[in-house]
Amino acid sequence: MAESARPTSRDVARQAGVSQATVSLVLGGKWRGRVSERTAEAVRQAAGELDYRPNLAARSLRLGRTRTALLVVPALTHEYFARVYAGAARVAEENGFGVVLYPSPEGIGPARDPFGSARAAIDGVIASSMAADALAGIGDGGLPLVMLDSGPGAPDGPPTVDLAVADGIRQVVRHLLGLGHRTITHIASDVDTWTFRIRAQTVREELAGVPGVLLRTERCALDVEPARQAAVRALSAPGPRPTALLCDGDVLAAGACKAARALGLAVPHELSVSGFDDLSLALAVDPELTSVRLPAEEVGAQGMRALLALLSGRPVPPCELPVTLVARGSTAPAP
Amino acid sequence: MAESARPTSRDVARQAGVSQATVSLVLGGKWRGRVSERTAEAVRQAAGELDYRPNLAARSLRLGRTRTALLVVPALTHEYFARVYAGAARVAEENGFGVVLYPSPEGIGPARDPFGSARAAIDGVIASSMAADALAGIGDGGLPLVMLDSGPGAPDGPPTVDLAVADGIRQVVRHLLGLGHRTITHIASDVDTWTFRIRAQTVREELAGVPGVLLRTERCALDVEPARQAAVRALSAPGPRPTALLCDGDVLAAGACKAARALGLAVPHELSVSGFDDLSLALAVDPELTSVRLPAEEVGAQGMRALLALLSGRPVPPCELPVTLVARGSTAPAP
DNA sequence: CTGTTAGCGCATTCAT
DNA sequence: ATGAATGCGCTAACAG
Repeated sequence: MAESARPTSRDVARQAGVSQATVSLVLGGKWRGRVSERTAEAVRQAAGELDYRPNLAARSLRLGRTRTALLVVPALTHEYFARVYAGAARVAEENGFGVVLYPSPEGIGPARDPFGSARAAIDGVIASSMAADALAGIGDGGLPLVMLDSGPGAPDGPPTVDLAVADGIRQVVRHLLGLGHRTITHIASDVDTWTFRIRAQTVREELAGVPGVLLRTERCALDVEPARQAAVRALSAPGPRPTALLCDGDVLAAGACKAARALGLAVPHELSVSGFDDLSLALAVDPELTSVRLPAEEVGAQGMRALLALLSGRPVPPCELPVTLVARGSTAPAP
Repeated sequence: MAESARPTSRDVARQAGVSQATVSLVLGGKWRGRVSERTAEAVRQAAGELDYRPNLAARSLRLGRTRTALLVVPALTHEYFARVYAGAARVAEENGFGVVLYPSPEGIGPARDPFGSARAAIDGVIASSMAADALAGIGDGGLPLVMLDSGPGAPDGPPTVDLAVADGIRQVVRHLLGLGHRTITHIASDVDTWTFRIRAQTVREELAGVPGVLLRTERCALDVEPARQAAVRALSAPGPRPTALLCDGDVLAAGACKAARALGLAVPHELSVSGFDDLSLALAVDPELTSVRLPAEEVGAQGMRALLALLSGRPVPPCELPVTLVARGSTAPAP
């Protein structure tokens, strides 16, 4: 029963009693007025009977394109990037494309050699949350490139898909101000990328004109334990104790909550804590985190759309996706 | 400045003053005693100067193999699977292989058509945590297959890489018994796969002979909110209230902790809660979760090794990886 | 030791 | 409307 070898277009041609070229035409979908309807139908039936699938290697070789995009992410174990991938993969599939992942070992640093690692041949690259200069190697390679969440680029640079993080921070700050908080510490990521620089900058700007505000900053790595330590520093620093910790991510907020509890401070009544990203973690901790929801899937989807446009030579307008504050139990009126 | 077209092995050959076949031999690493050291060096230098990279489509077409594996996972947004991927990708890269992901849209159900979707051509498949019969289509396709975390298969079936989940559960149960707990509710996943069936079975078995034990079970979906509801049911059920909730995963444990707090029960002093998986979530919640650490990366790595062995015709012994209980703050002596 | 040759499966151009 | 011929870039068998 085993027809062990995979059928080729020649096998289909033989079965349908036509030439291989005709098979290619019909299955390629471009036979209008070139092949008779009857012949086309015969070809399709033969292909179905043999369970024919075109050999992608051969197709790629012939076409010089692979219909595959490379998605470069700092770390797949972060839910945000997994969701970006999901969005990109969805749009890719809708367009007959594939996506292969390249989890950059250098984190957000220069991506050394995506091609040695992601072994598939690639038509283009989508880079998520990388430092602006981290992709020189790729840009030089002449590969079409789209950058996600890396800030508005030069008009003649690669297309970008950004999140309105500044607006998100603004919403958080106003939320905290509205609750009466005036002594606020920003628990900031120590990662030097656009998304975090703009957050710090926006916090400063929004708080600058407000009377009676005391803003301080603690930086730490993007993990629970460093955040806990940063929060301990923030809460035991000399001067008035902050009534709110504005964190650059839900993971940091979780660490901050641990610190608060260890110091005997009740969240939210004695200390408000806000997150960012709105990962599933925001609902897993208690109290649930006030956070900013990022449309991660949509970032991936728009990134893939931008790349597809780029590949077809269509113009690619820059794109900024809105984000929304989700107020939950970790923030409350200042004591 | 733009040498727009990518250099081919012919370009390298011309530059080095040798034939294309020689280039192939040298760069393919199999020239021992077939090409002189001087020639080989010239080829390597020419390749370096031109920044030559072999065309993978052509190589695949010629070889009939793609050096690419497909990893089928239920959901990439779960940290466990992201880590399995990381492990598999690492071993793959060490062996010049690539990994493409197929996040099965049907969750753990039958994987309909991995090949239409994952567009790369594939040498073999690694399936993680799928129902045993969910891969009939792949098995029939005659593709080499390795199954992860799906229980010991038939001796003549596909190779398997399993976790010692039964042992993990045993460790949890003994930990709870050692703390004096006798009224225990198992917050169980409602997903019908080997890994969860064996957990439920092991809980029953381990508790069966112990005098004075009252075991109950609440099933729920693998998410925080369903788990919270299940825990509420468990804690407000008629009869003696459980002093410990043994959860099938950290996510469920997080939900259980929320329920406890809402009901005014302090974790761990009035209620112990144990998790499973030891995700980063276990350290993000407060108190930190007693959990069972799963070597997820190692599962992926061993899975890839098994597939590589399978592809080279080497025998593949079944493999079971040990797991370890990590006792933390969410469990304490029974009140 | 090295070069020549053939062919992987497909899309395409040119005849018919 | 269809078939024959070509070549994408590579590796492997064989010739020198």
